[in-house]
Amino acid sequence: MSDSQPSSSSSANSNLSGELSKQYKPAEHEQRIRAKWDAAKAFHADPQRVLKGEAKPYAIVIPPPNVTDRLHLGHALNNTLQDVLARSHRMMGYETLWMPGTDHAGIATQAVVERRLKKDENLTRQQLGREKFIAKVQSFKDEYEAIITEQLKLMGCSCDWDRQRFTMDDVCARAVREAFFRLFKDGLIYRGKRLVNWDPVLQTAVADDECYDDEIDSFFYYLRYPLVHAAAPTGGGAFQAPRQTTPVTWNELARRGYPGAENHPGEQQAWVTVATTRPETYLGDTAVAINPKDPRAKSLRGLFVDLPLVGRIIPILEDDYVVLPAAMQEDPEEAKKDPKAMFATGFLKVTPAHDANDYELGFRHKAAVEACGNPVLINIFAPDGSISDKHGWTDVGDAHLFVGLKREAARKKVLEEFKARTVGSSSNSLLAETKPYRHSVKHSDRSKAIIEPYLSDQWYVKVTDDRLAPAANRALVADQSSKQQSDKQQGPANGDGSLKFYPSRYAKTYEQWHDNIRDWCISRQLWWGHRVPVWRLEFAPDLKAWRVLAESDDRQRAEAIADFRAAIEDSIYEFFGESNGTQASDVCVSWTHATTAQVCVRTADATRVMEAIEHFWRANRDVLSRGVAFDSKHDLTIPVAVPCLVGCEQLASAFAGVTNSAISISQDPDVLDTWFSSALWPMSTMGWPNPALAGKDFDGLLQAFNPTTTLCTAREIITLWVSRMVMFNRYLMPEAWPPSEPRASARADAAPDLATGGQGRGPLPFRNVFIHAVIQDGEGRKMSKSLGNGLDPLDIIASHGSDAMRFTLCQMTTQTQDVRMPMQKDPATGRNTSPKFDLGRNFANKLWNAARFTMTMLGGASHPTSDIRHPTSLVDKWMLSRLATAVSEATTAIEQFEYSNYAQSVYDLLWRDFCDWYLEAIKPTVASDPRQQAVLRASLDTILRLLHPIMPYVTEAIYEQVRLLPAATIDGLTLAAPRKGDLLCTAGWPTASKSLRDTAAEAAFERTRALVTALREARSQHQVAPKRKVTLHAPAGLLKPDEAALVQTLALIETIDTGTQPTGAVAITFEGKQLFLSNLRDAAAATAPGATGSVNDAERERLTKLIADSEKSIATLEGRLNNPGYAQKAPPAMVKQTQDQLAKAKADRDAAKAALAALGSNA
RNA sequence: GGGCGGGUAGCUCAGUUGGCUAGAGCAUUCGCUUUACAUGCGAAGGGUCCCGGGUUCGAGUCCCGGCCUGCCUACCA
Repeated sequence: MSDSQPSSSSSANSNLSGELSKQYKPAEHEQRIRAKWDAAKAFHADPQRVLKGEAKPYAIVIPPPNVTDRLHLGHALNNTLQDVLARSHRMMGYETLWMPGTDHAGIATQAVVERRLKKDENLTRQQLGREKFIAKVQSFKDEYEAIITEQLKLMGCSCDWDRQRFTMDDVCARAVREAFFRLFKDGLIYRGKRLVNWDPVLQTAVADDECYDDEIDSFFYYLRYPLVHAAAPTGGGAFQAPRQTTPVTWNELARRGYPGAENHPGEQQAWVTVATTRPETYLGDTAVAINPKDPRAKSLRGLFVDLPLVGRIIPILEDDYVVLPAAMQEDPEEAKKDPKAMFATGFLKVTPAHDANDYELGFRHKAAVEACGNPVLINIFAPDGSISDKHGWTDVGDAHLFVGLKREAARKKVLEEFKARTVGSSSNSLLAETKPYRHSVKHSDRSKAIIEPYLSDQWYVKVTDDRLAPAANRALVADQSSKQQSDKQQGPANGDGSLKFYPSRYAKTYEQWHDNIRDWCISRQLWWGHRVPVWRLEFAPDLKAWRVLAESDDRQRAEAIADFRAAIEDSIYEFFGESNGTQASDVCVSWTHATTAQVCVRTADATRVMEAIEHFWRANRDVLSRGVAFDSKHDLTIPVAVPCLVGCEQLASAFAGVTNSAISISQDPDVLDTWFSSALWPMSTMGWPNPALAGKDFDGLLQAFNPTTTLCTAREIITLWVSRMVMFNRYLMPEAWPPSEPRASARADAAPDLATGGQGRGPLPFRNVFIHAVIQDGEGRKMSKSLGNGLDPLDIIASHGSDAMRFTLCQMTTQTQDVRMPMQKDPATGRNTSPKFDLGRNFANKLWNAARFTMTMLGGASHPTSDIRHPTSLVDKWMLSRLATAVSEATTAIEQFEYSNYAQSVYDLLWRDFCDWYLEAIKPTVASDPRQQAVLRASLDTILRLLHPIMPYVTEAIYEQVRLLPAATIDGLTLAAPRKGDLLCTAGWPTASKSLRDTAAEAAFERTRALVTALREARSQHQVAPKRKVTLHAPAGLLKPDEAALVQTLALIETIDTGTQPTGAVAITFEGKQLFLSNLRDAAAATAPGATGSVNDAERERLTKLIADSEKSIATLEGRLNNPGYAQKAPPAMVKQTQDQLAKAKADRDAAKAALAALGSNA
């Protein structure tokens, strides 16, 4: 024990054997115990022990809690389960690392701090500025990181606290930059313009999980689009916008075979009707689509639509994405179930810039759309959601009256205008019809605004690449994978087929996610997070010179561009080659346009990049001033003359005077999705990519502990986090991992080893994934702040103790997917609690008192020292046998992540076996039996060890005293001494050999227990005074001496009489025999008037019921035995068992009948 | 729409390859301040295992269909 610690006996307020505290009071022990663990560094993992081969590794990384808020009960569950694994494996002798830390939680934290800022200082983050705002978030993070850490410690989590990390600390940031660089260099990160969920109020992109669906009452609007002929494309190859149009008439459609055309006035202009819920987006339509199976499709080929007011000519596309109207479908009745088919007209307006499906559809028919002279994408909205002609919409035409209107106003105006206009005759309004329609619409969590699908530039990871998502699928163990483990060209890779989910059904979730995965958008328009480590260079040379070159021929242009790029790249690489410690290979340049380069630098900070750019500019001054050629098709989209210096004021001044006309440089303003850094967690926390730079505590960590053993998390995290960790670990870690020669080579080669990889063939971040339940309230609702039904772990700890909370949580962790936790307000404190935790509190108290009793038995003068080879008494043999079984059950349950079975097994061992039977049985004998004392001590010691991972505090507190008791060796039971500071948490997990299993003793004890139960029942039935000792009349030889002794003790039997049956005794049935109890009450009471009458009535009733039950059993069992198939097909043992059961049932019935008869004669 | 759970005592839940005469905790009833523990001890009552078919000597358990309920994930002109 550490010198700084007071001795246990003097420090405990209520020691076990003393007169104090009949109840376990957690608050008197938890803090003291925790201090001892800390002082002994009991949870500090030593990677060298693993690398030297002294111990096997066991590692868990914590799912880093968000610094947004304090931990809730779900966290308590998650971390308790991890702690059970960590503590049990530490006791089993594994060198155990549980890596703690927290997550910066980008948008969530930023939103919380923004709200706080608004409330406290009435400022927006823009008013405060990026630097100052980030400082605010940083201090908020510090506050909550401290709270969370404290909460985890109070829960008893045995994390390696010296190694705590944060996803944005320097070590983790280095990992993020390295990972981004590698993926960027390998072409797996790209920037692209895509539709994102746009929040027009906050004006940022938001992720799917930051949105919610809500049903709204809306309408389907039916819009008529006039049909026209357009001039055929002219020239060879290059398409031209059709300028001249003529109306298409119904007559013509009828000639073309359009069904129903004859029902319209033949000479009038024809139309098609589209159905939409968002009429205002028609301004961005670039096509109308029809299903090729639609009977009208053929007759419309080659015709166009003239978009009202805008005057845009757009094609009619054929695509089977379009839903046929119900009436046209093969099975109209079936189709009626599909609301889309019910509302559809068969014509779909295609607005690729404002609808994800239209986006896909539009690009499938890119050529046809562009043939009309329109781009596929026409964006009609400004970022604030108003109609705008400044963000990609040019052919406004007569539609200028909509410009400037917000979405809702624009919709109203569009409908008014369509209603007022007609096609063909004056009776055909462009707004054909309006039908009410209720549907769900995506809303932003943060602003509650309706999400606008909006085009914007974002960064993506190409996770569909074989080295990422498919590699993640290959990680699944064969029996959880639906795919053939086909031979890869290079053979199976490290990590293939070793990822296992518990429960196994979640492997399916995992696999299907990867099968349907889409590229991962990793950029967020936020300030709190890892900033995208890419600097954008935009060149704006003298436009006159460029124009001249633009007119030169293709080959010259290509050469000029290549020369220009080469000059710039050489210059950049040269600079980094010269700079200390950085190589040319640490820089990656990619070009998005002829005039725009993206520079990603592996390790450098912003200052270093700026130096590089300056260097580059000087070296290329002449090239830039001369100008370069560029592709005339693309230059229109480049904002060439607008230098962008966001966030780079330092650089702006450095380039003052030249940048305006020549070059702009800026770091990308976006930050990375939080999951990007979380995905690196099992690597970054251990010092990847460069443990040496991270610090000396990181020496050997990665080699020893990555791959980790187990990840514990909730199911919604499978896609968000588990998948991404697997992809990144496999992609970024070397395939040959861990290095084969542990010690010597590991150190020297660490850096080069870690720089390899990139094939998706690397090791897994963990081998097992345990998915636990989600905790709901008593009504099955999610716990949430707004409902006020949440439970704070610290409130539970205050009311019930940490151990009680942990036990209850483990006990309810079965394979189910959610668990209910009825919540109550504690009237005393006003805090939320749950009666469920009484179970754990009572159990901790039971253990405390069992230990107290044991101490009074063993703490006295008597000191058993002799070793026990073979215990002799029945009850001791039974107890050891039960211990052996329980050790085996508990160990297996832990290995299989069966927490409930584990908890239940130890619960039954302590309460049902040890307390109810063993302690009661040994009370008369233990004081004088040193061997029994040894068994008692060993039993308690074993129970403490088995229970420690679930209830660390109370077991450690008891162990402080138990360990001081002299112990004797018991053959077959191994209880290894603690490794650190005499602490139970470092003591050995109990092992019990099979030799301790004693089926004969168990059977004898069971038989005895059955008799005791029967006797107690009879006593209760006959209202025998609880403390009264009575006489049992039983045949000689029914019970062996030690069995008889147990019965006497446990059923309060004065003597066992083997003589004649007494008159007036009470009969009981045991194994089909009649036994009798007499001397049930004092003679005076027995003869008192009415003393036995009611008792006899009750007994009669009981016996009658017993007979009825027996008859029922007999009928069932005889029915079974009389079934001809049964005897033939059932296993013989089963038949024998049934026969025995039948015999017993008959004996019971007969005995009960006899007893009833005897009672009758006495009455 | 697709996927995955759950439905067993008043409540919360176990029930692992079919062998069950279905269990636990809480709650209820009765009796106990028994000298480790009233956060306790002893005893008792309480079930159409959602419904309907099927396989089997035998189904809470396996198969098919249905009902109710929850979660995830798409989609929503």
